Amino acid sequence: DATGKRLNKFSKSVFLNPADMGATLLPAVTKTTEDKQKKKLKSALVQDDGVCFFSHLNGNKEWFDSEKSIAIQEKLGADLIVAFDDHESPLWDYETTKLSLERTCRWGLESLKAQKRKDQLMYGIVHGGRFDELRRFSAAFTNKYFDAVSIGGAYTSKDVLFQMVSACVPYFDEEKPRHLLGIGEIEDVFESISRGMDFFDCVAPTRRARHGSLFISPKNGGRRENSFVFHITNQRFQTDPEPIDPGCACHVCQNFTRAYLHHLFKTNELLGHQLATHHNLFFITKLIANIREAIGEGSFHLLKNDWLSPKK
RNA sequence: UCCGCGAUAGCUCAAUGGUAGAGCAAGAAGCUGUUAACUUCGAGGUUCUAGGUUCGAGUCCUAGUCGCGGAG
Repeated sequence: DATGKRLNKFSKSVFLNPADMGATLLPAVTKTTEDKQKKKLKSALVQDDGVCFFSHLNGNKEWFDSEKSIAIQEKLGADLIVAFDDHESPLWDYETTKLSLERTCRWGLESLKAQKRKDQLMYGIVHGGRFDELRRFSAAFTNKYFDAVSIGGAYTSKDVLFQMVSACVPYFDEEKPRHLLGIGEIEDVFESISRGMDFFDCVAPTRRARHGSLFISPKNGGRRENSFVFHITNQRFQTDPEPIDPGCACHVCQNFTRAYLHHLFKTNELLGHQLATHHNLFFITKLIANIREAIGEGSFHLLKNDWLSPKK
């Protein structure tokens, strides 16, 4: 498919593929971003040409801009890199969001200018908060200047998220990889792919795993309502001899029971986090592989229906 | 046998004589471009027993039971 062809151009991969225990390598994406949402940090000062922030390690004043971001990403050597952008707040009004978007546009062009390596594909980032007009402008702008496009931003709800994706996608050229930054949960992945997105990056599978929520497929009770997870710490799994997701081919499901995972979490054994993380990564990776296959066979809508609207 | 100290939520402990609380455990929920192991919530009690003083006792008095320490 278009995505696969695109990626074959880039050979230096650094991620192990959990689906086959790292036998094949996955392309890597890096990005750098300023984040002023975290309360505990001394707030970062966003200026027109970059961001001034304070190191959480030693309190030192640091300066970050497009040039620095791209230099770091070139040094890391990922296959796909991301332009430097301003991360808006969903609470901002139209005018503030517009100012932020102008900054993102300028920084995007600066990022392209700062790029020296030719073997890394750079994503531009669409912003504009919840404002349809700003999103459409940003989508057209990003598509015009970048060979790969991504949608960023913090979303107040799934409705807003899907609405914004739908608004942006028509502005993207067919052959350009489209990445949805920071999304998602399984439902969001299905809905976003339906609307034309290709790539995702998200902390949910790994963070959920560390917090004890493990992915299960529809045949084992995974539903839109439970985000396709269950809590391994729940008492009812104390003596459950089943694997996490019966039928799952991952190393953890092949070798360990829910009861054992329950025990590891209850006793605070970090091995529990490791096994849970392995399962969740395998699960989401395998799901995406299945989706890709279904798209190739023209049966994506059936697969989506099996997951999001299963027959009772 | 005597002296002292103690007994309050599953555990460890709070509570000038005035509505018995906390931490942990146990139970559940949340987590979307990551400061790894987080955050939130509800539930949980005949205050060892039996009397007494008091308007009112976890708290003061008496006796007992159990535990810890000391003396003999």
